[in-house]
Amino acid sequence: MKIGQAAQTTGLSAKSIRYYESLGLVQSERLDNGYRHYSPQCLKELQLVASARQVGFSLEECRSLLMMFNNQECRSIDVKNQVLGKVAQIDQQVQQLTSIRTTLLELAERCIGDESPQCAILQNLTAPQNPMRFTLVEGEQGTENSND
Amino acid sequence: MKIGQAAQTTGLSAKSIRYYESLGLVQSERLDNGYRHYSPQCLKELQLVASARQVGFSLEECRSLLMMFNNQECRSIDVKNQVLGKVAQIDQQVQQLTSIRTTLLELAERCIGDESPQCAILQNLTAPQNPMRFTLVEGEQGTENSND
DNA sequence: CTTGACCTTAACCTTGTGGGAAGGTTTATT
DNA sequence: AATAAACCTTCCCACAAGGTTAAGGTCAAG
Repeated sequence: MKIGQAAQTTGLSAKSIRYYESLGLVQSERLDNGYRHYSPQCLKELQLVASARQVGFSLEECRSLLMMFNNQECRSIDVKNQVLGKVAQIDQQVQQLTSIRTTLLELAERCIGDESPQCAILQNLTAPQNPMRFTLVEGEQGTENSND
Repeated sequence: MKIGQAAQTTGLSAKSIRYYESLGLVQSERLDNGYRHYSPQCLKELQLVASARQVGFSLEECRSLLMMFNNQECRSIDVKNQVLGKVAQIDQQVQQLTSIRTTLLELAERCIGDESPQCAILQNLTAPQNPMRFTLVEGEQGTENSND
């Protein structure tokens, strides 16, 4: 199967498939004319990446899934743990978004919302003090003093 | 105030501040030696961007907020609407994440999770049929037949 | 023989930020 | 005065995860 068909079958774009190959995720054989050729096994690998991407796995996580898929000694508990780890990660994201949402609603509540230019939201956002304390779950935003 | 101080005050990095300026978000005056100088007003603008970023606004959305902040004829209802729009956007994200989470848990449930290499998760993810139907909120993935 | 569909590589665009090079300024210490 | 440290400047590269376009090779049909 050539790349166009593989793309259509998996729902990926041909460009993405080539990109995955350049990252060493899913190899392909080559025909005499240089075209990529995908065996049923490789197609499964592509499908794995496609499905995993849809449920939020990064390409590096897909790499891990692919290794487990291709490893005969793989334990299903490991796969399950990776999935549950992703669930935990999603929970964190949801928590963070929910916290931000609360902050935004608090901001909006303080704003009268009429024709006047006086806006409590802007006043809050431009105030150096009180910098929107919503719980930071992970230290991703925490680069506060890189130049101390 | 020079950029280092401005960075420390706002919690932004000097790099980011320069980047914002290159995008035309927050201008700066220059001292004789070429160093950037920030007036209290400009500092407020930087603070606005910093706070808005923390609650999930993109830089383009920050641009919009800055314009409202600097426009005397700005109506607070517009600011409020922008904030509420962001809330709606977050709601969508949460909904999508929740849907993915459900899918992942369903996958995990089907997996025994022991030492055996037989894994229902991998079987599900590599199956071309049944491609993880979770509701797509927006049509962002819909580039299926670019080579028809 | 040419058109059109398919394939190839390569390069640049995105978003927002970090890292670092190479060099100019200022300040503080020797 | 000299020198080192701490600033500042611009410019380029990198990341994820591809999208888009360019320039060209291959193949089948008309």
